[in-house]
Amino acid sequence: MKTSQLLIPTLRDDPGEAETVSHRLMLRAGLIRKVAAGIYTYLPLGLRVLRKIEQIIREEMNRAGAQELLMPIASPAELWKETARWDYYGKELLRFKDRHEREFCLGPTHEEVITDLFRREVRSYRQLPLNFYQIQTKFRDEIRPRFGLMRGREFIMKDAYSFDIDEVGAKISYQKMYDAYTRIFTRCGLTFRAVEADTGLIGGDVSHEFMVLADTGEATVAYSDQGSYAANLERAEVLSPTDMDAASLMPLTPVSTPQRRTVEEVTAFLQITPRQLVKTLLYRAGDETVAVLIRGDHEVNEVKLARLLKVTDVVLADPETVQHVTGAPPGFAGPVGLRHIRILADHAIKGMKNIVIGANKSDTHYQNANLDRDFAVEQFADLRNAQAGDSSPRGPGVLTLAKGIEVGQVFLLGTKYSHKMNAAVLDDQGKERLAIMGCYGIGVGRTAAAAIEQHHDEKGIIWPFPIAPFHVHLLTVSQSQKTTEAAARLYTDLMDAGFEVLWDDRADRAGVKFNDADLIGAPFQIVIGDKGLADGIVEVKIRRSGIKSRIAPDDLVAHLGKLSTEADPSAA
RNA sequence: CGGGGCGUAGCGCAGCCCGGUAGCGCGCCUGCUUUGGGAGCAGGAUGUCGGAGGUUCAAAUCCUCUCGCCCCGACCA
Repeated sequence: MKTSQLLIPTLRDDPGEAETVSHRLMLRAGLIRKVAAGIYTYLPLGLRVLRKIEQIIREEMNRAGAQELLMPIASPAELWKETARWDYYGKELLRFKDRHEREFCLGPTHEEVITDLFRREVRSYRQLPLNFYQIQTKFRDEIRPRFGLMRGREFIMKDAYSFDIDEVGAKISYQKMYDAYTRIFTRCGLTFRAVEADTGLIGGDVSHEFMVLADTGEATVAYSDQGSYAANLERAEVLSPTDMDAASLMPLTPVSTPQRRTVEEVTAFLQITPRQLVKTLLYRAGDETVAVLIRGDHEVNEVKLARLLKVTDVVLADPETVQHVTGAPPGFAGPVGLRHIRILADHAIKGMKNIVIGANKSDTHYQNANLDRDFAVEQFADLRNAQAGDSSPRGPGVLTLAKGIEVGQVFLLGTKYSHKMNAAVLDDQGKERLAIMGCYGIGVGRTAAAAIEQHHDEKGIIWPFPIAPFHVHLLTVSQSQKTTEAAARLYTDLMDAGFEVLWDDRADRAGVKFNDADLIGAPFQIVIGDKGLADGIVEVKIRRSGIKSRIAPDDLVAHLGKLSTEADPSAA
């Protein structure tokens, strides 16, 4: 295509609204424009990238035996009430009424709709396994959309749903999707890692997230430096420590700690390290308030805590509750003499002796508090975030932490939805059996954003070949008839050879074109001008390396064919 | 929802404290020159100063309310 016929509104300045690299570059390179918070128009260039990613997804999903269909964006409340998610999903579910006052929502995901289809249309185990997928616009009314396509409210998602007659089959379906995802993100040119993930509210037993490693990621990944273990920090297990502090017990002593509330303040005041202090945090879990003991240098993992308490979420108690329960303002809570609420503790507390802890009295802590002698713990559990240097919970090595962008997630759902919606088929005994389900999502726009996060420089985007909006950016740096004719010939030849070519045929100066080309990030740039043609050559620049070579126009197609094979081995 | 910040031309911003009828750079349009890393000269167009109300002779500027947006947090299948 010719630049003169495409809307590619590149920006010279960084837009004020964008902070992260991918958001900034998507706006600057003319890929997207914002319509409202978290809602974007995909401009021609941006849409081409999304279509490339979608095509890779289609090929791999089809290869894995999934079949494409398309469900509606609007779905009726009744389906959501069947699974109780109409109430459960909260404000993220955008609801509305039609002219007949019937309730609808915009689909944030499609378990209900697909399960409804399945129960209506599928009768026999002989039809299984089945895997349906779609690539479609989703709407989630996020509390805080951010970073452009990274976390939008309206976004394009590939979602797939598998149905099997038994657990064994479901695991095979799951593994197929896991493998397909690995191929998809590899083909997209991403450096990623599949990590064990929390199943959250969607439920189920097993889940993996596909994380693109990038500093701007919102998630934290913990992985073994030697073994294969990798997990979302929300999920990463921490082994129970085996070592016990051998010190002899010292007498419990109150100590005045005026205005010292935080770990930093108390440890500095008492000249101790955070490892000798135990934080007592009060959490609200449903109707209950619980106390959680955690070592001073550790952080509570609220996902683990919620799972232990069998609630959907926990929230730190407000100061009034703390005052009411402990008799002291926040900053001085402790387990000694704490009545009427459950006291839970992280495993690390078990081995500690002579600890510093709040005294449930304003401006006071205890020194030398000891488990059993001074306070009791109802239950010990893994309640903290893993830290760098912790032993890998499975396999060799110690954990390292890194930031990641979640581009995909796979879930083994079990019968969570088929049970509530009674999606069953007859088995080989003629007996009804609930389908065992799995669900599998990929954020298409987020994948594009993640690719930019991993592939850019100070000049702009450096697209991996398979998802580039164009393979070749043809730049004419002279308006002469000679150059224009030579460019027109190459333009046709390259397209005939199967390349997607963007010809910058604008009358602008060379510098403008070079800068836009670097910004837009096609893998290869071809510069045609009178100077080069006089020498019988055109210039080929590889965007990623910046390496330029002088090639005779007749050799160009073959030369680029070689370069592109190197750039995308999977396409061969 | 809590904290911080911003809404002035298509984009990036100044002006606001101290009220006097709106400006800079880029972009855009016209002409001439120029044309291999964001050209030069000349001329030109573009604003409900986010919105509403108030104070005032006079409001982009002061006051009140409100809407939108960004960042941090909380939240996030």
